[in-house]
Amino acid sequence: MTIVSRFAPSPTGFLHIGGARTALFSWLLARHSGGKFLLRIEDTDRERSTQEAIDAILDAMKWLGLDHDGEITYQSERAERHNEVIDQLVEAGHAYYCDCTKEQVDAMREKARAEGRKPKYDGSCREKNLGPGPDRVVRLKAPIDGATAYDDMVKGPIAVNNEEMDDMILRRSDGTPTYNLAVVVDDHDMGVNHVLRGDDHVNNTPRQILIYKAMNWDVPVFGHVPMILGPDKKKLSKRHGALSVMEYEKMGYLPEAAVNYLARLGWSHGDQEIFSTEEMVKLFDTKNLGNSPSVFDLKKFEWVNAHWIKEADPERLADLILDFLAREDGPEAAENAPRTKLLALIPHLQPRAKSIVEMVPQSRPFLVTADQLEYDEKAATKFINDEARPLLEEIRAKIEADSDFTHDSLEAICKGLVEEKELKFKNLAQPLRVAVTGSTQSPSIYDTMLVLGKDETLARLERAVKL
RNA sequence: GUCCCCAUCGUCUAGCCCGGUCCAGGACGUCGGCCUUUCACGCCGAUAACAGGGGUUCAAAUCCCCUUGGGGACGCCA
Repeated sequence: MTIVSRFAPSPTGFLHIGGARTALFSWLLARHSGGKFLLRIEDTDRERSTQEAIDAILDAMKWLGLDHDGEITYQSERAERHNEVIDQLVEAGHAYYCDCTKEQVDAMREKARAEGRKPKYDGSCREKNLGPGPDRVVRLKAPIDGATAYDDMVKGPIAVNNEEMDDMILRRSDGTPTYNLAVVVDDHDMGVNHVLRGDDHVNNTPRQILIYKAMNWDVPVFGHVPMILGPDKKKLSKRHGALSVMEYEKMGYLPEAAVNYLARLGWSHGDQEIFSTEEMVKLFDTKNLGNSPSVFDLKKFEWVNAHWIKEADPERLADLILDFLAREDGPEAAENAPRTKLLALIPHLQPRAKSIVEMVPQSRPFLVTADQLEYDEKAATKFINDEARPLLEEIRAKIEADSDFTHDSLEAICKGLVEEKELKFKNLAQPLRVAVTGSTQSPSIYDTMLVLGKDETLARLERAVKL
């Protein structure tokens, strides 16, 4: 059987980390088996659904690389088909009209609860054989006894006694289909045979199975992934720090890192921590999905991100750094930045960066000219002092005279000077570092000068001694 | 209240299905050390968990029951 899975977000906000992970697992499930991954937008709640939210979700999925097959299904466009199915159900005797008022139903629920039972509609209209009419809803004629069971891909066997479930409404009194009905019809029509979704739908599953059975349709395989918790162990929500996945892009995370980290949150493959997306596709198996909720740990996410930054192609990192630079310093800063120099620098930055945003201040000194360089005040006062100035002047002269300007020649110059003056290396290296970068932190001093180039290094030394 | 789900280091998890190889393994974090021209990286080491109680068994993290704790659901929302 070809696996067909889907992701079905309702467009009422951005795609947050929890939704992204559900989408990822569904995508992985399909891609692993060479099946199809479909996308359906559940926009039947006209009040809350927005085009902006749809775009935001699509953008986030694109960023993560979760491509879907075929056209996007919009649930709101399918009301006619939903109603057609409801009519079939009524005709077949699996559903019936009900004219109980909301107040009456509330009273029934109240009563049931008072008696210590699960609140539910009592089925008054089940056998009334009512026809369509104003203010009437259509309810499913659910089995009264027996149980509805299924084997959850992540939780294992789950069974619910049918008496726990009430005759749920399929069509509202205003003629619109309800969620549970719409989901079943859409999944069936789309050919979806594997449904992987959030934990909060476990209770809906037996109800939906009842609809499949009433229609005599094949029941898909279901799986419910546990939710993601905040550091306080509370469910991640907008109020509780659930950020849009795109916020992580803004914080300088790489999509492959996000995918890697998200996958490890609830899924495992032995002791392995680092997975490329291709590797995950190859190894993914719902058997290894965890069944307890997990806490989102930004520290570990950072570590994963640091790993993928080390692996990333410098050309791509250069583009990203320039994007961030443009955002922070304005477009002209990025346009004027010497890309070649940045490319030479990036391999030295990769081992020391946890995010792209961190790489921006580390790059900046290399992207401006000597006269634009900003010196960190503390660093300058501490290291560019009366002792350092003559040293820097001497170094400047030696570098000027050095026609090679290589790692080896620079090392020879510095080591020679250290020996000659009987200095500790850092008493030379730190002033030099501050002089050429404006900061106490940079890659190796030789690499730093090499990336800057001879002219720029000399210009900065000249400027530094006058500080 | 009723039903459903969950429970291994601070965190993510392996192990649990098919009991012994687990006085519980890996990773993040934290702490210490090494490396070192700064910041990092890297390397080495340490820290720390089977929620509790009963069974079953020669033997239980693993199987069964109960308790506790957490979460979810109970809508003419999705």
